[in-house]
Amino acid sequence: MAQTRKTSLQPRARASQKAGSAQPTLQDVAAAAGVSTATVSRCLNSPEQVTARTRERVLSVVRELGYAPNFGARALAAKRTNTIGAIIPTMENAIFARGLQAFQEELAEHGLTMLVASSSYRPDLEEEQIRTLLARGADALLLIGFDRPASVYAHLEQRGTPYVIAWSQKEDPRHIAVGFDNYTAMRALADRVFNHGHKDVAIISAPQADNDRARDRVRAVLDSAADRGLEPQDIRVIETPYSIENGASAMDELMSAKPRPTAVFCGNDVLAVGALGRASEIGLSVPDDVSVTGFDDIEIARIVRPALTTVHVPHRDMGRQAAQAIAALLKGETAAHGLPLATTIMERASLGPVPKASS
Amino acid sequence: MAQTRKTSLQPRARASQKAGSAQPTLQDVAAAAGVSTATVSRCLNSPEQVTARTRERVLSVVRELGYAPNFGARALAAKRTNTIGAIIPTMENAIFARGLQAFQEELAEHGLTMLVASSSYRPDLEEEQIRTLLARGADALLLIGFDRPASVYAHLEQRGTPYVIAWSQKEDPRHIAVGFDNYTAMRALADRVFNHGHKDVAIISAPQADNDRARDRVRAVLDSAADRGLEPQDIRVIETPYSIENGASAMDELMSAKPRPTAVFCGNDVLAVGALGRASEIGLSVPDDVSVTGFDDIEIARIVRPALTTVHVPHRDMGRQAAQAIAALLKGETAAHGLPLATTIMERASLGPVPKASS
DNA sequence: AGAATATTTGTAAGCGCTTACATTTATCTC
DNA sequence: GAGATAAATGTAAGCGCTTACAAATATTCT
Repeated sequence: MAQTRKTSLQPRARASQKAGSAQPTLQDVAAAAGVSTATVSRCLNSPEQVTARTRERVLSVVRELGYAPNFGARALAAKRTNTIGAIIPTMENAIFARGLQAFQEELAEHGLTMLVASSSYRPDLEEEQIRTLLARGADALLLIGFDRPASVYAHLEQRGTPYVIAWSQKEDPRHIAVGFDNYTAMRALADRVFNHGHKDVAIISAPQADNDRARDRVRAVLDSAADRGLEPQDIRVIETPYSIENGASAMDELMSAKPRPTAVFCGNDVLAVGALGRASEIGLSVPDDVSVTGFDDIEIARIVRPALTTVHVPHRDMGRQAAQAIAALLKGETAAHGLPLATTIMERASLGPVPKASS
Repeated sequence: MAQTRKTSLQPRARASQKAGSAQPTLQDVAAAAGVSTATVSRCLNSPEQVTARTRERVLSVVRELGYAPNFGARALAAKRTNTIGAIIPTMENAIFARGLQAFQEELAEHGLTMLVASSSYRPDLEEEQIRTLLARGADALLLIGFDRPASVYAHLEQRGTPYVIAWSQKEDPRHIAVGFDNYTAMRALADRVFNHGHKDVAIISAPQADNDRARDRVRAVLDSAADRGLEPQDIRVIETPYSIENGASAMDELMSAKPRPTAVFCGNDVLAVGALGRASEIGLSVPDDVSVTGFDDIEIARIVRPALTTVHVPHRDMGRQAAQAIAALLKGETAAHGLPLATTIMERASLGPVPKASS
């Protein structure tokens, strides 16, 4: 508190010519504190290398001048930005929001900042976003899912940029991933549905190209069906981008087929909510006429009526662990390939037995 | 295509010592193209200043080497980052997602990149995020709502950092804002509700402190009531952070009061959806026993049953216009204070007349 | 054609910070 | 307490880019 008031206002005018409006620089702080810029820098970046006495003096000047390091200069000199880029397929719904929030919170614990970009589920846009984030100096990246051109991985490899894949997990030693096994998760749900006796089922999936999560989920349903002696090729699969509206349209299409499926698997909760809504709009009761399932267990799944049977994904855990993996990678530790996270089936009202009147 | 292959691989090794892994620099490009770094820089930043011939040669080398400018260096030298910081209260639900997406898209049109941060509706966190974004070199900011400490505005002013306020609009010449008038919007909805004959109403609002949008919305309801000779002080206002769960709890509380309100205004759709769900859980029918309204018209409002009566906010327009305003500001144009955007009432099934059996 | 002007390109000085290395100062060791 | 060792601080060289300004080249005018 009782600081050297007099010196506190001089340095700014000295080093920066542009009158009062310019930000104070390291120089200014150094001059005001009577030390070298190196010492100030050390106070900020590795305080343990500086005597408590000088450190306190310097830091008080820092506060007094309202000094904040210039990001660009720091990045340039240190070749490090403490920034992690995250590229998610979409920000328009809640699918990734919760996980990302946790990711960010955990990054903050490690002194890292998150930069988000969204790819709109388009591989070309994702590649562009990766470039953008790297150009902005991202030290590492969070990517969703495995599917992307080999050239992208090669580029990352060649630059030596660490990355972590989330929302998916499989036996691929080439990448480090934090996620769950989409196949296993969906398989558990499919088994549950078939146990209810359903024989005519259909799938509303996101486009499977470039999306390993979507593919795994579809495959799980087909495999489960095959195991029960059903013909997988009889199962109708509609591919459509994730949106409530698209879920509704797909449902329309499915419900006008005959025999009408008695259960519809949706690639995620957003599609499922659309399907659910449309079913009621066209006078079908869920689950009395048709069962519907989702994937992700976002908030809305509990809210819709009937509540949605879905696969619960531990979003927050996933985000947090992804951040930890990145922090470890950045420290040079060879982050071990973790185990897949566990998902659980949330059986709610939208899943029921096969309708009696069914063909 | 038929480029000078031989020179293309040398420069990298020349200027950057760290073997092959380092990124090519402007130097490398300049050397390979046989021009000065200034010319390369101009090709990238103001191509019209360079002959078509040299420009093409340089750009082809850029492509060949896979050169990408270093963000830090550029920021440092140009004192400009082409980065806009956006601080939104939350990423956990869809309220801001759509507007932000449009904001980003429009920024991209102007060659600007968006950096998001979220404040969790906490003023202290917002202030911190502002600092962080500015330290990262944000050239301008997007802020939500007017309410924040004067010191924050002073700081922005003093730094000369342009900012635009969104999601709110009022007669305040000190700030430039792109948004709608929350009071007017909610007033229209309230008038509509009272026209249905409701006399006992209640409000579930976000905490009003530090949130001018929430305050305006509450005030609109109270004023509308007063205009009809109702006693505003009889109107119960529950304040609780925006979340489905909180909306549900608040509804519990309101529904156990007597006389029970016949209509509940919610500060946004998220609270309303919670309220709606809880109503049905405790055996009340909406709108036969109680009407419920929301605000924002996010996707979920159309999906829930009964569908939610709410105020439609032109999120995408708002995001787009905010981006345009910022681009204008950055060009030095004195972006005119635009007119407030129009909102519309979406009357859906959740609003009905006063129940007959009502007290 | 030659001077005057406009256009294109080059030169080089930083932008604000980090960090290897050199120097100074404090702390041990016997 | 002298010499050796460890800790704290200072010196200064960049990091990769932009941009005044200078120099070179092309264009126009009389």
